Amino acid sequence: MDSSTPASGNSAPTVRRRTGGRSARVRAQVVEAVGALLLEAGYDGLTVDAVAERADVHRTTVYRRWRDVGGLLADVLDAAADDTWQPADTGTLEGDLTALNQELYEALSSGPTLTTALIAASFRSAEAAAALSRFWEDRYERCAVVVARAAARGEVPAETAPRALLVAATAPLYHELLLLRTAPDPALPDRAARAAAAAARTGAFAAAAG
Amino acid sequence: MDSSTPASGNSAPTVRRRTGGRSARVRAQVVEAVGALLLEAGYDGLTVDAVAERADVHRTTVYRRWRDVGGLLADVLDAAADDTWQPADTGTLEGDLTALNQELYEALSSGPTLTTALIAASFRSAEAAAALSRFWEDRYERCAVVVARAAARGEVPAETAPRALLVAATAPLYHELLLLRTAPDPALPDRAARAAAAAARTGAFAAAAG
Amino acid sequence: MDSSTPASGNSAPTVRRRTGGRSARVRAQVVEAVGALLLEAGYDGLTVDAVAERADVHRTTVYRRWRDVGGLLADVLDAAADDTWQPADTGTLEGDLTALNQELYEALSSGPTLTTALIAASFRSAEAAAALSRFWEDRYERCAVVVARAAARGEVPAETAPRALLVAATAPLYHELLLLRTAPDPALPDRAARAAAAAARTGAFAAAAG
Amino acid sequence: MDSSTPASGNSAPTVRRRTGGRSARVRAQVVEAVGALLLEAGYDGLTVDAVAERADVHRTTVYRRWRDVGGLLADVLDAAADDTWQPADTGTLEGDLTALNQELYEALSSGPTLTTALIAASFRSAEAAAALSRFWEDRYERCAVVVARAAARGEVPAETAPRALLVAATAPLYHELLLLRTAPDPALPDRAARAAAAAARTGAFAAAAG
DNA sequence: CTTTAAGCGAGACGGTACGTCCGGTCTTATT
DNA sequence: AATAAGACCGGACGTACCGTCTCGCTTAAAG
Repeated sequence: MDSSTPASGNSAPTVRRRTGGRSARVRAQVVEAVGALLLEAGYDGLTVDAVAERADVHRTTVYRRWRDVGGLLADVLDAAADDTWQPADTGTLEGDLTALNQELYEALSSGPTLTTALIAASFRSAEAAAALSRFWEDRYERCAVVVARAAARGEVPAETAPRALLVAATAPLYHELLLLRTAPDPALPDRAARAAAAAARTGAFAAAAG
Repeated sequence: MDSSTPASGNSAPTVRRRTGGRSARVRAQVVEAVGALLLEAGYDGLTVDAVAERADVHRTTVYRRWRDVGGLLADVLDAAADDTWQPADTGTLEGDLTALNQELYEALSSGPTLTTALIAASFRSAEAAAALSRFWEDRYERCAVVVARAAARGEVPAETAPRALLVAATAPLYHELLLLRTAPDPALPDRAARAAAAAARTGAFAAAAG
Repeated sequence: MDSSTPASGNSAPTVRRRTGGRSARVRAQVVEAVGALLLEAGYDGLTVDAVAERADVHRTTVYRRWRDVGGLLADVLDAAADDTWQPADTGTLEGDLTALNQELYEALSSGPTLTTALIAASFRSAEAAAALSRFWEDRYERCAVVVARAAARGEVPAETAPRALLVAATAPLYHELLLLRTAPDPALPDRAARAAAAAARTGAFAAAAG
Repeated sequence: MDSSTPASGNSAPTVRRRTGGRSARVRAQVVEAVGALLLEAGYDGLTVDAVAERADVHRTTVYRRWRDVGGLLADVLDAAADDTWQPADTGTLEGDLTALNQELYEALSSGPTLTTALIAASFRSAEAAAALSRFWEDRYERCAVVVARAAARGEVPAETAPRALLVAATAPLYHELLLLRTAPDPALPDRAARAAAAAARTGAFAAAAG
């Protein structure tokens, strides 16, 4: 559920573009530099100058292709979405949600995360914010299968809204770790998953009800 | 539950400070300017220069007293915490939580919020982040009474952990509106409150359970 | 012998510099502004800000190219050295020295001089001091011909050290007008020239004698 | 002939001043601090703040009593003039002048001098410039006796102008060491003295002649 | 296998904001 | 009532980035 998996990416071509050789190499270097800088110095360290220097590419080249830092982030995020991540299948709703939360917990509580930096960025660049939303929505869609399986097993009502349930399960983690910045609590992933599952079983997320 | 209520403020005095006349006026002007700028231009518009100009105070004065933007925000937040806010008492747990969420929903969904700006700031200034954490913890503590009342009424187990329940109720709102940036959904406050209350009734937040 | 004659300039190019169009215009404007400001406001009025504004060039551009006020002065001085000044040939040593001193007297006694400002600057910027020294040494070298001519005429011993003689002739003017700041005395140039010439005739500046 | 001898001083009193106890101590501390700072950090290091801190006196106290840095320097210089310095008597004009120059040479060529700092200051503060002029004129007057003795001995015409001769002897040192900043040349004091004496013997400084 | 133009390297510039230092003035609190 | 201490205003400094522009030079792709 984290966003640290880079991939190929896709920027809409308008006129005939050059894709081979130098251009491709430049893009790869820049994308790599952005990721590295975000990890090392956070969003504030992600200056165009620093990216250019690290990528061994000229400043103006970055401006030409990505316009600004938001563009860089959007490119990196879209690249990160290009993977084959799938939620685990543990056999129970609570187990699935707990596994999800565990993964998320590790991504968020391990020091200065790429994810943290991206969220920080999303508050300052509309482009980055949109890319991050796209990324998360994609993840939630992939997780819908968890709810479908639970419904199939009869754990929750068939009308249960997957997104609402998933948000209820994961939101407390983001809230505690990113916003409230409380000390990491290893029991948190499980507790949040359990509470969401319990609510789901009572039909609190049944579509008719919300 | 939002942070738009300024008040008198309290920054720990180390040596004997001047409190009368000019100094007090300067501080009031600056605090006011910070709030106004955050609302108008967001965190990125909150430059020391802009604050100084708006407060009709010299740049160096701001640097001398508040050091940087983080210091300004911390001061403003501590001032904002100095109010008498209390959660409403509707007679039921679900009602109380819904009222809470409704208030929060309005604060978060009305365009570029002061709260949004503060959160953005918290990702860039450790000082601001700490102040924001303090502010929220204070709010959660004030809300603990909601859970106590529910326990007294027998709605939830006596061992129910107030903070975990409150976070479960409110976190989805922060998540949807601030991070996922989905379109505001008026049903959201109620749904989140209802789900949290349902989970609480099953004992999902009982201390023994985590 | 004064330093008010600007010219084309020559700063050692390390890498290939841009000489055409904008860059050249910027340099010309800045050099002009420095001269004008020195005359109008003296060294203390020569702030980078003022230069930039007057030259209609941005502050940062000045810092980029000239680093600081010392760099500006060095550039201006090196430019000023790029002229074709030559000492007059009056037919006698005393006449030549007097002509020299007269020129110097006028440069030094006419109100707040560029020269005065440059000397003031030389006490604060090593770079400016070095440039000023270069400028003066260049002038003394050009004046050596005066002594050579006198020696050829048999007025002074052939071994007469040109520099020592020239310094003896001109130093009193600098001393009185710049350091002692006595009221300008029109007889001064002639008197100093005459005394130096007299000493030279006695062989006081013969190299063998030190 | 240098200005490194501090003493009691005298700044023109306007209204009745306090002279006892604290005020006197404050003045002594400040004057001492000014001298020390000039030596250590030159004129540019002579900030009111630094003086105040070093003298262990409050900033505003310095402003009250000395107005600005120029005032401080004037006070220090006037204090320095309050000594009993007298030129040596070697028996010959050339010897006296050489002794004078030797003393001056040492004061000027020993690294960053107090004298150097004072001259630098004189280019930036009218008050300091006036005080420095006063100081030097006082010194030249005390040296007039050297010329008188030479005249009495018949070495030079009786009408020889003392000041012109003395300036001719000393000016080259100031010029070389302060303005041209050439490498110190131990032969310089003697050479300048000898040349001036030679010129004087030819009557070049006789009053009738200029 | 040439063209040819897209893309890159390079240097400079205007501009905003930063955080600091210092000069001077004003005002509060102390004695 | 005087003065010491603190706080303020204002100017300048030097720096870091941002985003733009104008040149040439490379080089990938089209003919």
